[in-house]
Amino acid sequence: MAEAKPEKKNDRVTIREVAEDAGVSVAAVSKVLREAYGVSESLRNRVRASMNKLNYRPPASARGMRGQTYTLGPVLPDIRNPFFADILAGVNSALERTQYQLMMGTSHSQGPAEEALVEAMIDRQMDGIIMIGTTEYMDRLGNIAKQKPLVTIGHHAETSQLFDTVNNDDQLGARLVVKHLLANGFRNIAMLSSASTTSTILAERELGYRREMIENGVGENINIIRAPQTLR
Amino acid sequence: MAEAKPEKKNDRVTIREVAEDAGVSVAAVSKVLREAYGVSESLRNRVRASMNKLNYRPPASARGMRGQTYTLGPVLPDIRNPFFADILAGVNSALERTQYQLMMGTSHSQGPAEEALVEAMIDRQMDGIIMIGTTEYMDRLGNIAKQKPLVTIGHHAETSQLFDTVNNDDQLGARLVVKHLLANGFRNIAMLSSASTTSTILAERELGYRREMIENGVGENINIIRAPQTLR
DNA sequence: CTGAAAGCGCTTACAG
DNA sequence: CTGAAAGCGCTTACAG
Repeated sequence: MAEAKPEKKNDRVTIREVAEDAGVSVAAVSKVLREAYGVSESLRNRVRASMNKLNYRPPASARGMRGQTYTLGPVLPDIRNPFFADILAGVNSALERTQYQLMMGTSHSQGPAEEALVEAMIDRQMDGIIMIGTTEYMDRLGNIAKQKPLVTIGHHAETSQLFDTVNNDDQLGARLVVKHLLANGFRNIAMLSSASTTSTILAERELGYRREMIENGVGENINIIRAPQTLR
Repeated sequence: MAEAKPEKKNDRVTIREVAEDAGVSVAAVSKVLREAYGVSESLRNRVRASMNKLNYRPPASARGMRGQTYTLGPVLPDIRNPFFADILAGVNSALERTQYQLMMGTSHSQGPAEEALVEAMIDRQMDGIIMIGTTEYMDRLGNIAKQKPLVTIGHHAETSQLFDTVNNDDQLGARLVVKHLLANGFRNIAMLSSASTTSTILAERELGYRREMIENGVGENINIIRAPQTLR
């Protein structure tokens, strides 16, 4: 199936053409693209001008082969939950001025299993996975984190009465997601918790989290954030 | 930022290792992977056995460089709309036994603009774009279709009273989406319509659709599907 | 600060 | 039916 029928050679502009236009090397263009250090401002400006002029846009698959895809993958168990939409909005706003984009997957109902979805994202070289309201066990999460930067949000579903509160947590969480993934995002799992001190359940969860992290050799990355629970 | 800190070489199994294990060429493995013709059953079996044994999974970015990424990108204006969730479920079920996965984007609220999202998907070598409830104009849609196989669902939002009916349309639509994209999916746009004959609005839309398709040189791909409107 | 060359892991003609 | 080799468009050491 899928016999290619290229009625029109879709010749995208390549980095090489940009390099020629700007009169620099391909490596130089790559550096500007990655906002890497060690590039003079004049070179950078010249390259950027050529990029705009030629309307250059880098293909993620070529970049992904050796570098990053600039794609983050949120996986949601249920797309309809307004709680999740709020989280995504938060993440999106934090991503606004970056090259990153969210390409999300949902494992609800007839969709793929959560595990299959995560694998698909790993196969697609996502730079990071964001699991929202996951029901996976800690050992499985640890396993994922070994392959890709992972952040969990709202780990273990809260009861529906808590949605408002959880939303508050996740405005903060969204920031953290991005901070972690963009900055030194390898093998870190942050766990969002709440400031509620009456909950022994939370204590248990955190304990389990710590243990698993340590057992998975990423104990130094343990990071539990406690957000205050405001009513409303 | 994002200095790589590869605490553990993430050495995925490559096609080359599979080839060695199976005692065949790399090209042969690639053929099995793509389910291409011209491969003996014995070779195929041997390769599949090695794939399982080594737990091989092909990286989308490597495949995407010359071939496909096996990823379809649904674009939603509003993630909370239950109507959209149903559509996605339908598409997912049609995709079940394939290598394809959905990685969706939402342009709602603080998210990226619909246009930016589509560009991001094109940049990420999605094999096809599925625009659900889009508000883009026809010329813009034609422009997208020139770059990637495109299917629109629920073009021009229906009023909310029609959700049930529209859902019915889209169970069918989901099938069509897949059929189009997988089969000969280049530069096709199918438009889903309804069997309602009292609506002059529909007639107008279809007319506009036809015209735009023709003006964009893809008139031979015009495809309007009329699904019966059942109550319930 | 800048560039030439190798390499990422596939797919794609092209031979055989 | 099977395989060797080139090539996709970037990024990454390595020189200069």
